[in-house]
Amino acid sequence: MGKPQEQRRKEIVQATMDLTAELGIKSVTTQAIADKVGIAQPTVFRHFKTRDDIFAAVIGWIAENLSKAILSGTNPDDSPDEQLRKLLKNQLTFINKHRAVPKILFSDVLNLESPKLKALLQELMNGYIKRVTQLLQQGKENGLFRKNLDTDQTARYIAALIQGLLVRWSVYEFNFSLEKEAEIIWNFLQPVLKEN
Amino acid sequence: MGKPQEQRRKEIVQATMDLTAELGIKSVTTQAIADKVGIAQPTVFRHFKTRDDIFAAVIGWIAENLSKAILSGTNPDDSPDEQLRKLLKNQLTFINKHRAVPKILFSDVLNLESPKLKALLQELMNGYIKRVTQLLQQGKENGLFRKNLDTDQTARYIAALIQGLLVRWSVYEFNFSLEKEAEIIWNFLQPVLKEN
DNA sequence: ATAAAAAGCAATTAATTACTCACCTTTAGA
DNA sequence: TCTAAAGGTGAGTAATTAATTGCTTTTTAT
Repeated sequence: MGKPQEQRRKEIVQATMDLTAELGIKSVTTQAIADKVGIAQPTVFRHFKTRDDIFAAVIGWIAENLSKAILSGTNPDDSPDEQLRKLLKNQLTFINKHRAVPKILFSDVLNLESPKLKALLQELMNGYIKRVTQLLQQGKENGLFRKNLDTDQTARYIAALIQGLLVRWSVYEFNFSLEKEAEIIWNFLQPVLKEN
Repeated sequence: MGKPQEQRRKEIVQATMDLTAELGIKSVTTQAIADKVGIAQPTVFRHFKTRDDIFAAVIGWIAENLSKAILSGTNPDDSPDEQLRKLLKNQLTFINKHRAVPKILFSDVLNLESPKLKALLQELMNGYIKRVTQLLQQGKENGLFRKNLDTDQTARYIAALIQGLLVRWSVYEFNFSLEKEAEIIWNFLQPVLKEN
């Protein structure tokens, strides 16, 4: 029943994400992945050299699709604060559909076990913070945000806030809607961003 | 060289925390703990029935000492916002000295592996949020904070913010000072809390 | 059509690791 | 002082699991 390489790789990546959301990274064994895909355990290693490589592919998938999602429906002509609002909204909507994301992104297991994966994760995180900083900077220049806003600092805190939110969401087994939370966070941030 | 029960238990808990800070939970094997304490691996099981029990004791230690630290030097006569400022400061100062804390508190490994440990962690977290909510409520009643402040929501976001900060601190290998950060976070929160 | 490459598998391996067992040594209390 | 419990150990065990091996089947390109 040999399927072509690309197809199987995608299936394995998807199965890994599903299992991670359900069980947490630690329980995602190569056997469990194989079972989910419907192949034998050694077959997994025909498509990925090591287990780490599977997770690297998962992180790659997340990086690609998360940035697509964040950009979708945004318009460079929108005001920076509208763009930032949409970024948060899109980000949380995407993650709401992919419960594995927080478990992968904020896993100390992956972070500590493999320098390669750690680097991938930090790159993704840095890109995110850079984009938020950019929007804050633009908003500042447009006079939308307060003149004395520390854009770097604020971007890091926004990232931290969302990260904390996601960890809670994942620890409490996804029992609240992330999409609703986007609006609430946005309101929470208003007094930080805007002069009055 | 038999030492009395209580002494050894403390040594084991301490060794576990040290190793967790250095290597992450996953690498803290009973063998590693034994080596650090200077005893044989089976001896660990004379003092704790299972590995999970060791981590339960660690969480107990953290819960006890973290709440002590948070309360230390606070005065019920201080204004609620001064008390809240000190709470954040004390909390971050304590954690700055105990690098294992974020790794333990926000570990999905512990959270998912053992319902018992998960319950302990959530209890600790709920107590923290409750205390912050209380202070926000008092500040609101005193007219220090804005009348329309959602104390529950804000307390959860403060917790999330700090959690995100701690995860970053731990992922970036403790390369910035948490104590300084307390002041910065406090300033960041001002516009959220206060009317103007 | 056919040979080579890719995909598949059953069986096994090698490493790790929490935990047990049988026995010895130290400590504390009657 | 003597004994029983507590603390300690070396040598296992059993379970888990990533990765390998040797072989078969399927797919693909010529």
